[in-house]
Amino acid sequence: MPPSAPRTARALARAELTRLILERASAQLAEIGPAALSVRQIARDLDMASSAVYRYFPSRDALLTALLIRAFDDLGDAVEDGDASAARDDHRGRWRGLALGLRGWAVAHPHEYALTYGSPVPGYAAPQDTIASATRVATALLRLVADAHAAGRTPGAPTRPATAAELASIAPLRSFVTDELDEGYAVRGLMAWATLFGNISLELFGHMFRGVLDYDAHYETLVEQLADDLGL
Amino acid sequence: MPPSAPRTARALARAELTRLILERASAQLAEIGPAALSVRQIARDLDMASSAVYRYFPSRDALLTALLIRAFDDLGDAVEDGDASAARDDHRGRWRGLALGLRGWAVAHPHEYALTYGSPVPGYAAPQDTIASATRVATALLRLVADAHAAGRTPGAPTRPATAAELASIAPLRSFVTDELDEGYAVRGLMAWATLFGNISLELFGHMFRGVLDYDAHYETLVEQLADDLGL
DNA sequence: TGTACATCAGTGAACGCGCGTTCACTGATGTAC
DNA sequence: TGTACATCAGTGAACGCGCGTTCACTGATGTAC
Repeated sequence: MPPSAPRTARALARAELTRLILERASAQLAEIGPAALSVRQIARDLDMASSAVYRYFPSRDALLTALLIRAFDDLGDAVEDGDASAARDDHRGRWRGLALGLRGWAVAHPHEYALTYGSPVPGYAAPQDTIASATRVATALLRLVADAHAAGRTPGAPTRPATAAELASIAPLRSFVTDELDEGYAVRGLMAWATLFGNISLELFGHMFRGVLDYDAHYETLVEQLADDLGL
Repeated sequence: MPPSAPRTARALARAELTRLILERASAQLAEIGPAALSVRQIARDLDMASSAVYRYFPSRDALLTALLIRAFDDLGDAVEDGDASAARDDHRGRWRGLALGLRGWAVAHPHEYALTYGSPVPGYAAPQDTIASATRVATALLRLVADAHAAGRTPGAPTRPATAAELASIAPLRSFVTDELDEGYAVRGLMAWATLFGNISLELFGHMFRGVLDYDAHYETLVEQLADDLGL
């Protein structure tokens, strides 16, 4: 019996109610947004006194933090699964999996996407605990381009040499997953990162309305074009 | 005397108070976000009864709409001014002006940026009146690539032929500013559009923290690289 | 195995607060003659 | 130019609502002997 598994009836009930509270909170997020997330409404949904929720989460902000971490981890899983769906040396396949995993999750969970990659919730500052989960997408992408470079690949689109200012700027990032990530890959990787998120945000937040008709087809185009640019 | 200019004391006072209300609303937007925008607080700030605000804006949503349109128009001005700061046939100069105008405005007005390009405000649906203002950035960019193509330029990075699905998808967009915008420019233009907004959103919403150190330098790199890719 | 005590979940009332919007009314400004 | 009437800005009270959080308390569950 794993030591962390709940044993007593109390522990079981606690785990279950924690789950239910988060589930209702998540549903509320979708209906009324993070700023209007209401402890009292969650309690009402679950037929309990509003004060009872405080046995599970010490404050509304703690609940928001839990939602935020769960969203980042869900997305991290989706992206890492996509990356892992192709052979380790099939860099283009991994890129496709990663990129499609990203948008697939975002489209399936638009409110969680808005919570994580949309405007910050006013008056709420995400605590340190969220960082590890928040960086999983960027890490997967960096690892992929590092692998591609290690396998002898180079960007497929002409890449200009980075300025001294830019080199200093992206230094921490270049040494994050490998000794010193190739300069061209670092720049093109960051561009691809911004392009994917930019496209998804513009799509989900309503800025492509009537300009682009088929969001799936357009994302597909973007992903393939970026794969070319990255030389995958 | 222009017929639309206010003449009477009443009309003058009305214009001035409308301005003051919007100014306070904008300040609140920055402090507490769009979801918490409060008619009563605005009234308190201006030392008037909360009911008086309803003489100027029929509802809280109407106030939000006015803020939204103003933000889109401010941004539209910034981008068009940037575009116009270079000679009409200096496509690279125009691109730089446009791109720097975009980020310059966003960094100077982060909350207006969040309102326009961040997560939608829950329970608020932007009315038709916002569309004309909302599309100015995309229009400026489309016009620029159309001009570049008309001057005989082509994308500087290899561009794959668009699939049939993508061609159908972006058809309305290609015929928006010219007869039929070059296919490669349409795709690369949309990519550049997503890359700029993606980079700005990731920067302003806190996702580059400790990964990229110098946001100015990094944006500069992106802009130049995209100019190359667009063959400007 | 049974008992005594400690822990914990859940309650319901309360505190103190804020919100958007309506409405009948007063008094100032504008306009038509 | 002066008067009568219409328009409009602004008031203050009210309606009906919701919120996060605290606190003393009850009763069930868990644990040590």
